Amino acid sequence: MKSGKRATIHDVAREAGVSAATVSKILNGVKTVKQENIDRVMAAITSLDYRADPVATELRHGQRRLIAAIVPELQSPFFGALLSGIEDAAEAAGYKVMFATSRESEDREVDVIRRMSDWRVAGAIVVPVQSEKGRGATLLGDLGITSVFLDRVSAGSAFDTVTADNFRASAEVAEFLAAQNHRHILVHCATATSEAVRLRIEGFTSHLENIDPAIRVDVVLNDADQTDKRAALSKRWDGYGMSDYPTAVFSLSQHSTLVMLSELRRRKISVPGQVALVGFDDAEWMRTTWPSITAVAQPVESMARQAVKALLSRLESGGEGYPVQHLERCVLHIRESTHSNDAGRIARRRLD
Amino acid sequence: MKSGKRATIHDVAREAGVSAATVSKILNGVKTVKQENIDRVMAAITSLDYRADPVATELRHGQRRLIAAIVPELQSPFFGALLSGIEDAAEAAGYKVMFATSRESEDREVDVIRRMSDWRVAGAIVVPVQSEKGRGATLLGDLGITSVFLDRVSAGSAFDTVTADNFRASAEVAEFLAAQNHRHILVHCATATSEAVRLRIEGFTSHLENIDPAIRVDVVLNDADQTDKRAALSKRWDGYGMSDYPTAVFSLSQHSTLVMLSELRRRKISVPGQVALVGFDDAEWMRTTWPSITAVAQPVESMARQAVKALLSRLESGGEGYPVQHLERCVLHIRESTHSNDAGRIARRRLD
DNA sequence: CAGGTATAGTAAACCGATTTATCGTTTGGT
DNA sequence: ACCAAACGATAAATCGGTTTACTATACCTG
Repeated sequence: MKSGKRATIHDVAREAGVSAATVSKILNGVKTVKQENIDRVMAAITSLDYRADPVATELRHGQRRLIAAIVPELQSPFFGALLSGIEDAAEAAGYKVMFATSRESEDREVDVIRRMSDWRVAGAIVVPVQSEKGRGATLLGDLGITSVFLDRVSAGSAFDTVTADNFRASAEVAEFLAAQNHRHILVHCATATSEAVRLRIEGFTSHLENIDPAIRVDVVLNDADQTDKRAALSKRWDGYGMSDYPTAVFSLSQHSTLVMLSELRRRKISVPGQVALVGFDDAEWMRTTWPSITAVAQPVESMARQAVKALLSRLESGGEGYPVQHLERCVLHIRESTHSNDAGRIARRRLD
Repeated sequence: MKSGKRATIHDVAREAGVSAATVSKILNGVKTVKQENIDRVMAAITSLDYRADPVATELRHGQRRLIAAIVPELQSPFFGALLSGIEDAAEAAGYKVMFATSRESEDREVDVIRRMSDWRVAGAIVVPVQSEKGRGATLLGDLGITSVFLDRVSAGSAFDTVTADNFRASAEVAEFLAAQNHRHILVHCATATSEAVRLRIEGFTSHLENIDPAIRVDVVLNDADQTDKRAALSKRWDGYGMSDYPTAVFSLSQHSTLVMLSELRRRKISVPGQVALVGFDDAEWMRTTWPSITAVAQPVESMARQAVKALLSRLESGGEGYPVQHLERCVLHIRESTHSNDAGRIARRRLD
């Protein structure tokens, strides 16, 4: 087995005293083969430790069992988990995943798409740098590559898309905080205002409006070009007098949650004593830190599964049919940062 | 260009009025071709938007420009960054990376190695589930796949390996804490005691011993089977009387740092006021949280680069030569959790 | 000008599989 | 006993490139 070259299908055929075509038929489950030959071929396969070369196989088949997965980066656990989930689901369907990172650059995105296209991938799952309307998407369309867009998508797409249900999840946060009698809530986002962030704000405010229009909501957005993420936030806190402190904070991204926590600790505002905190996008450290942070967890696993499923079903259907927008439901993990002890609740009521 | 089928080298040859062999020569930079033909072929290539199919190319070449990258998981930023770095370096050398996750299972590791071997990859870069002496390593040896092991390795390997210099980094932490006049330091690890963790302890304690044998070091290890990671740690804190509190803590993994922070906050021990904190393994949240955490950053980028470099050079040399163990130097990021203001320093001195 | 050497190009084999077309051998029906 | 259908196996074509071996000119050189 350690002999330099690996056995080919012809070696197996020779060993078993049949033709390569027969071996191929056996491996692909064609039934018109004598049992005796099956046995001899199987014996030859194990004795030579033969395994088919996917490269040769894929060359012969026009359509290849390869899926391209393109993500902006892999430093963040979110995209890593996504890629891992795609691998899992694709593997279950007998596909191999080829990945590439676009490094948040549209130029590079176009580049890697072209390379994936060279490999004649069956389809692509893309977390776009911009959205499913950027240059990458156009190229995928031109190349005729069946694609599904993930996570960073805007409305009214020509492609199948899969995202977390940002709107609904934020509405649930609104519901939860309203039920805890919060009457003044600060919403904060330190990262760029993407479509997802817009939906989170929209879902939160519109649902609160329904519940009780009197609840006050302040929104602080930091633009992308702002160097000090903390500046705008800090200024807002300075603006509050003793009587109109918010009693709850909803931070719209993982990074925002960190910035907010930092600011709260600096100001010695206790969580959850004086302010309840809910973050969008869960992370491991939020479970372990003290207080542990209540957060909306994006359903990474099911997003990945859904993306692969959508891609495969479109591949089967020959790409026909209207594009489908999938929304995967998030889960709100309630932890210590929103534990409303009686003291806190009374204190908050006094402030109203 | 949107026409169903893609152009092949034969289409280009026909369009340019030459043979496929000539086109191939031009693409591979063989010089014995008339300029006129080069021009016509180039024109045909752009007009047909031709790009070579790597699958066909790799089939013909025995050796394939593919590198297998196998990591235990992708949820953690560390392995994600590693994979990303490998992609980068491999791409620069004209190789494509095929990845797989072993999901911390040796069974699966063996499985994905076998699949990578099917693709006849040129070599493999592996972060092993166990170490470079597990079943996966054995299989790679049997299959004759040139391999480099990354991160989780033990001493005296038969393979090339690349790791962070755990020993040296910990010695530097010792140096740093000793210079701050700490005389009693608690070392804590909440995760399984791997070779890396052993080296971190060894590097720390042996260097402290050199500096001043009188400095007291307490080590708390939580075994893997221990369900409540906090129990052993908490018990240790309970054991300290007013007079023998440690003034500094060195936590040996990212998870340990979280557990430790959680415990410190619970006990209302202020950082860095009463206790200085240094963590092994940096994370984004450590920069942003308050206080920001002093931590040892592993050189992910250079580890990835080095792994690819080592693999490629062994591929070129035909696999000959003794295995090389590479140690990549870590960086200590000094942040607020070890800011020794005068008050703190005086308080600590009194405790001695 | 014969003979040797570059130069430029192509036909055909090849990589390792799958698939098609074909062929010999049974089997079955009448 | 004859012909058709079914069965089982294989040679050869194919996928899209690369490489080898060979040919035909053009270019020197003595």
